[in-house]
Amino acid sequence: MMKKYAEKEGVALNRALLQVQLCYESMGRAERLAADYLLSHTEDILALTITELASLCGTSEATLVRLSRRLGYSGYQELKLALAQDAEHRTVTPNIEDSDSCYAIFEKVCNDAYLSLERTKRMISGEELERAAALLASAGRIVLVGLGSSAAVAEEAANKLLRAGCDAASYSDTHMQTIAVSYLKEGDVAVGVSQSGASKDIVESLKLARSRGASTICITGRERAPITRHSDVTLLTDTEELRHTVLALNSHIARLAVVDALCFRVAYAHEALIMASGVANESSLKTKRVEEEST
Amino acid sequence: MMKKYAEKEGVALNRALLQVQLCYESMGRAERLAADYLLSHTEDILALTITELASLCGTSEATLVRLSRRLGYSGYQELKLALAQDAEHRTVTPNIEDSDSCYAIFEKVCNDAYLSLERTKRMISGEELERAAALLASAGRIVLVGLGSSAAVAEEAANKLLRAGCDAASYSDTHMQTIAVSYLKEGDVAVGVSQSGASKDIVESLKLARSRGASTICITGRERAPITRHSDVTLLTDTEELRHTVLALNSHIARLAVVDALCFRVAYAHEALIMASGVANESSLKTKRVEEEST
DNA sequence: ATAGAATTTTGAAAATTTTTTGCACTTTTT
DNA sequence: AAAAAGTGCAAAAAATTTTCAAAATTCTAT
Repeated sequence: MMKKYAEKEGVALNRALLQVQLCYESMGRAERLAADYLLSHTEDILALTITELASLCGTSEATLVRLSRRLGYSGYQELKLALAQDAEHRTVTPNIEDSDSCYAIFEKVCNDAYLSLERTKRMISGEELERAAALLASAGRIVLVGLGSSAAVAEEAANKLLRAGCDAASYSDTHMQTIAVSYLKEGDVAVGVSQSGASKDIVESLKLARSRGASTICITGRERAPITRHSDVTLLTDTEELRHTVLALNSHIARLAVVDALCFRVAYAHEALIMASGVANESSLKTKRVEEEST
Repeated sequence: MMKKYAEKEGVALNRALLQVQLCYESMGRAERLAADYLLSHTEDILALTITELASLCGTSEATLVRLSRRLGYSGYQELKLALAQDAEHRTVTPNIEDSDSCYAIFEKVCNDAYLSLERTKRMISGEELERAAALLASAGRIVLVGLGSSAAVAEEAANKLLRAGCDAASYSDTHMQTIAVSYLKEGDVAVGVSQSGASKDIVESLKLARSRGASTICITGRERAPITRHSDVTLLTDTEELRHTVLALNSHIARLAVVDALCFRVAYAHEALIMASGVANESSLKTKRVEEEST
């Protein structure tokens, strides 16, 4: 009896190959051999039996079965089927090179974003998310702090929480941060965003907020980062560690997605308010727009 | 011939299924049984072994193999693979509901992000991207303007362009925007971010920038939006129109990805600078961090 | 029409191929 | 050095294909 093949939900992108990339780190020597072959000869595999493939990539059948399992399929057959189903057989995320066209880079950035989101999907804890949402939904005042690109996340979050009916504000100036959090009190929430989880000012802000009786939430990419010690809730997102050096990019997107999810939840909790004011907000924003035909 | 093969007058967008219909006339009783099943339960077959399918349509394995051959495949395996390849990739975007867990919402947000990115990938123009990158790479000063969540995109872009060695700054305050763009001159670039493409202040800023001789780039979700009339380059991203109303979310992510791609390109153009200063930036940022073990 | 030969189609079971599992061995991690 | 994880061989299981005799169909000659 063949088990049901993995259900594909959502998007048409090659789940299987994506999965290969995601799991690559946790593979051993032989499995990587196979994974490499998979990535570079995706098309060919459909025509190969497990035995043929095994000898082609210099490994054993057993390893291929195990690889298939690791990728989330019940066996080699199912993996093959999954590969066949993904119409586009493009390989995921080759590195960005300076000879790439802007569009090619864009495609790679997108792929990277997928990976980052998938990875975050795995590492983030459902319970922590829920707790964070609960705290935010019942919070009095919410102060969000972050620096650099984390400031952008904090800002975005504040923006959305505001729309969700919260009393939220973000600060990217360290002095303002200190001032803002020092006025927090019990029932309020401070949210610290820091990729490294070790930015002095952000850590200090949460510490201070906590000492005032406020609850604290951190969004970070490092599991046992200093910031977690001052946080009631830790939201762990994808790390950038091994990614393209100078322009740290995609974990940012993952963090935004986390923020989105939280804000949705909070918005639902405040549903009544949204209906009343949120929609009004939208229409009042419209008056800020120029007429289509003018100018 | 009384037996008609297809009740679903629909289509055979599927090579294999088309073949089934073409061959139907020349089949015998048992094969037709199988063919009927194929046509009506196409999706299911992927999960079935030949034995299971045989018993499901009340025929023998041998018949199925013969059917496969008749359709032009080497055997049942190959038929299944062919069916998988042609299978329709239904892309379901489940709506977010207020009963969803936070994690479930997160998953949906991710799926939505994928869709948004894929859509953007299709609508954005490679040439425009390239031109935008060229303008930015050779720009003197770069001013980015946006409001609301578009401000976040502008900010993020400024952030990255800075790291890529550009003289870039973003403004989210409309007065500051006016001031900033009015000092631009030939060789400078103004970037306007506006989802609707119709925010008065943003449109005005680009218009002003242009009148000073600067080049203008817009990032927007509407093809013939007012803002495009004042832009030398238009970067079109996914629209939010038909998405979850109040919390506008994912086109934001698409725009960030576009920005990422641009910045990469610019960074490569400035490669020498990055090597010298960019990496130094990273290490100088590290001094802002707390020691791992402390506090 | 109709018996019966010829042909085609069919399915049970055997043969084969492919996939999976069990287990001893090797490598890596702690 | 012990524990854990990964690997490949070979046996077992499963799935597919082939074989072949029986059943159904078609054809032909009464």
